[in-house]
Amino acid sequence: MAITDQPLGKRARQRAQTEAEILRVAREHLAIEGAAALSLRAIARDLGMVSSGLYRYVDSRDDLLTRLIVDSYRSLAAAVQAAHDAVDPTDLDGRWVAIGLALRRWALDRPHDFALIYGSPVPDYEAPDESTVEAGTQVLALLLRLVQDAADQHRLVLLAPSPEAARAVGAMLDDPFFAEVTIGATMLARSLSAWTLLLGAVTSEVFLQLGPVPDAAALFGLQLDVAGSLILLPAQPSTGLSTAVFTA
Amino acid sequence: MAITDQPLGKRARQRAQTEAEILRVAREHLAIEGAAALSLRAIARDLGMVSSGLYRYVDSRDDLLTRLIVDSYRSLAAAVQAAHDAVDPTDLDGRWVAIGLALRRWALDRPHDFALIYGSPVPDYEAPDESTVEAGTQVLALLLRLVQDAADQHRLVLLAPSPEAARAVGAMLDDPFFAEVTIGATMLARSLSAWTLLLGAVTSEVFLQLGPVPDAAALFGLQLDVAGSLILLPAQPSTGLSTAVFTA
DNA sequence: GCTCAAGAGTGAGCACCGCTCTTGATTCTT
DNA sequence: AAGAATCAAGAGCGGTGCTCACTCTTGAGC
Repeated sequence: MAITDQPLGKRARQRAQTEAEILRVAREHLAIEGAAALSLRAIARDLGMVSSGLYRYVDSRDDLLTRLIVDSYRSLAAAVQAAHDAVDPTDLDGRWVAIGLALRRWALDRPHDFALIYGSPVPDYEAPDESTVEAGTQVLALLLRLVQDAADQHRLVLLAPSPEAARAVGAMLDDPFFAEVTIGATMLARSLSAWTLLLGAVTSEVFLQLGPVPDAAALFGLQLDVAGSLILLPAQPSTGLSTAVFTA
Repeated sequence: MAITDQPLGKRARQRAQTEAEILRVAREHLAIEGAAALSLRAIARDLGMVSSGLYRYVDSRDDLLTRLIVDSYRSLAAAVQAAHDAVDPTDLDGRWVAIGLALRRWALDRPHDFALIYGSPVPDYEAPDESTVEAGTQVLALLLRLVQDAADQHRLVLLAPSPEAARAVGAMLDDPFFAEVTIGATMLARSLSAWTLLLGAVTSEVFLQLGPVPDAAALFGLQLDVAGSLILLPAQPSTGLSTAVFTA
């Protein structure tokens, strides 16, 4: 059993440095052209070596992407954690807002990294604005109409999730992942929804295909509010959306 | 001014048929291997022609993807519309549920098409389960902790979105897209949040990287409920989440 | 009916890609 | 000093999108 962190030999040090440089250049390319265009040959060119040499350090293109993804996850987690920790722990609203804003900021600053993590499909393709958004907003329009009907019938308050659904999620709490969580099933459910809503809001801003959004930042702030409303009681009485609805 | 839908000549008919076949084969490949692996050469091979011949019908690979996307949008809109229309128009909850379930069903049946529309980034890469999900769930864990803190302080009810945010969204209503919408800014805001939450719930189920989810369907049902609660008043008194929270 | 331009399909070729394998040089270990 | 491990290079395979010159066919206008 050797002492593992011996003074590294020349070889090992060189290797570590090359490995780091590969990741650095890869990240550069990623930031500029996106993951779809990430090419091992191009990276090798930038490093002044031949493409086959890269395979001493990287198993495959997918392997390289994996490392970049893990890296991005860490970067995101760190950024959000830092923003969160900078807030007075008793200021719950402030903490929620800090998390949301940090996530958004991080995503907007590195859309490709965000896409690497939370996106999924086609290379770096961007949908043209003509017929696609028209068809894409159709369901939204349908939803708006439904809402309008609801408004006509004065049925605009909060519906409680069905007991069945809440019960089903209770089973999730048995998972080891939630071992230390002591909140109940209902609050877990609301937390997941808040997380989904937050992530969805950021995603839609990063890959805007939501329709006409004149003020994306304001819209995000609103989504952040709504998402926060799923898990936080207001510190002081408010005249915002939920209150207005409940007094109607 | 020629009558445009003259009896098509043999040539035009042949062309239309070839065009349709290209799309058909492309859709097949897309369903099997995903958008990243979609290759014009492979499509040409399947069609028994040489790859360069495809360029008589398609400007480029991206052009083909565009057509597939538009197609997918239409297919999705049609499926959802159909499910929605099959419900009694006065049953608002039923309509909301129908929309949500139809969207989910469509997405789960054609994950690649869904990804084509609502996804974004890296080819068809799938993140390994080791360190990535650990880092990926870190923010969620942070959120859960915040919620726990909130529970400790008995602050678990709905926060109203800030008046500023609601006001900002009011500006959106000036956009031509919302010309026929007569609902107010606050309800529009809630509608958008509901839409975001619905889409996020489907996305997370299709590209599951959410952590341990023993019963995805139940979780979706819950998200659907929460999202619906943003826009619908319950038809009858309920003992679900929101109610429980408000009586606490 | 003939002509002739437009359309459809071919095949070669360019520049790129991921990835493998052999070969020779360098370094580390024993 | 000898042997083992590592590294970089180069050639090469099969694949990609896309272009271009080239035939052959077809159909519309005179």
